[in-house]
Amino acid sequence: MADLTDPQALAWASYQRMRVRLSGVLGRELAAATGLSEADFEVLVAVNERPDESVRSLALRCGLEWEKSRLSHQLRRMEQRGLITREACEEDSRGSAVRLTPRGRELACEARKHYDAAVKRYVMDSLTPEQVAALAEISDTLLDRIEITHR
Amino acid sequence: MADLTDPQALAWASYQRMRVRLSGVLGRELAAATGLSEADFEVLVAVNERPDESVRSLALRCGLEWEKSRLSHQLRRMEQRGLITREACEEDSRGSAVRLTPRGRELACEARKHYDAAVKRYVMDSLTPEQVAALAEISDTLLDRIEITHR
DNA sequence: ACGTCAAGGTTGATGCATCAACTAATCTGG
DNA sequence: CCAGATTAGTTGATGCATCAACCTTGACGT
Repeated sequence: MADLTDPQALAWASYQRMRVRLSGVLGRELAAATGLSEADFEVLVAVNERPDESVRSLALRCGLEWEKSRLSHQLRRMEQRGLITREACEEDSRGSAVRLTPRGRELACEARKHYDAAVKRYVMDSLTPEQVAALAEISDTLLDRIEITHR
Repeated sequence: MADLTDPQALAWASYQRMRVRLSGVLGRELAAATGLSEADFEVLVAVNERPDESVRSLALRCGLEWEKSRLSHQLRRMEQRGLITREACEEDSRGSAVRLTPRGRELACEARKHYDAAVKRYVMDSLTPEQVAALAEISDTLLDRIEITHR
């Protein structure tokens, strides 16, 4: 139960700083290019990537790993701005289904392009393939660790 | 200007998932152990680590790299909860100085212990020293990249 | 059937993050 | 010394994230 070592503390500090700054610039560029928040973006992409034209809230929630109230609030805001519509769900009258408006679908594609380009520009073009692989492995390792202790 | 390659897209997805989950569990454990948010924690630690007993808001802001309105709102909430006090600044009558209450100081130490232990448990104990070094290097590289294109 | 319980979703409240507008004090050039 | 520009900090508005309470509907054991 010792403290963090110096390299560990420095690594953590760098990671934290990077995490905040990176998500800051990505979010800002996305908003500047499309007017979407990252939350908007996640929802639009998740719905758009489905083959069917309408998706159950439940499926969306599982895919995004969001809490139900978070999704509900987010969908309300997106509906007000004309990005999606909501309709009743036939298989389960408790449920609801989400559909993209034309504008929503268009923005989803637009945003995807901008966002991927920004990830490439800020991240992938700066790292070697080995570093990208290392980042993936580190992330998967930590995810496993979290999964294990929270199950 | 090609798209992301498959390994790149997978690495990014893992990173994003890890980032969200990790900050989720860390924040939750901190809140459960101390009742503090991560924002509270950052401020308390930043103030507590200073040799002087009172710190200018300006210095705090620079150290944390926060926007001024963010700090102002946060300090207001923390003052209401009795974690800090604010007083006028003598060198510059526009400024204000922040001081920890006894309770704030105590919580800062308590929280530091819990937080570092959680970082060790979730992150450092799961990674090899090489992975920790790789994470630091990746983070520093990306930070440089962001600095360069945004200055 | 029916009573109970779980699940899908909404709502309201609160804290956090950001933007823009504002106040007041300091700095600076002439 | 003064007018204009900066700077420190506050405030209000809005969107996002989370928690708890709630409502409706479906599932299931008996």
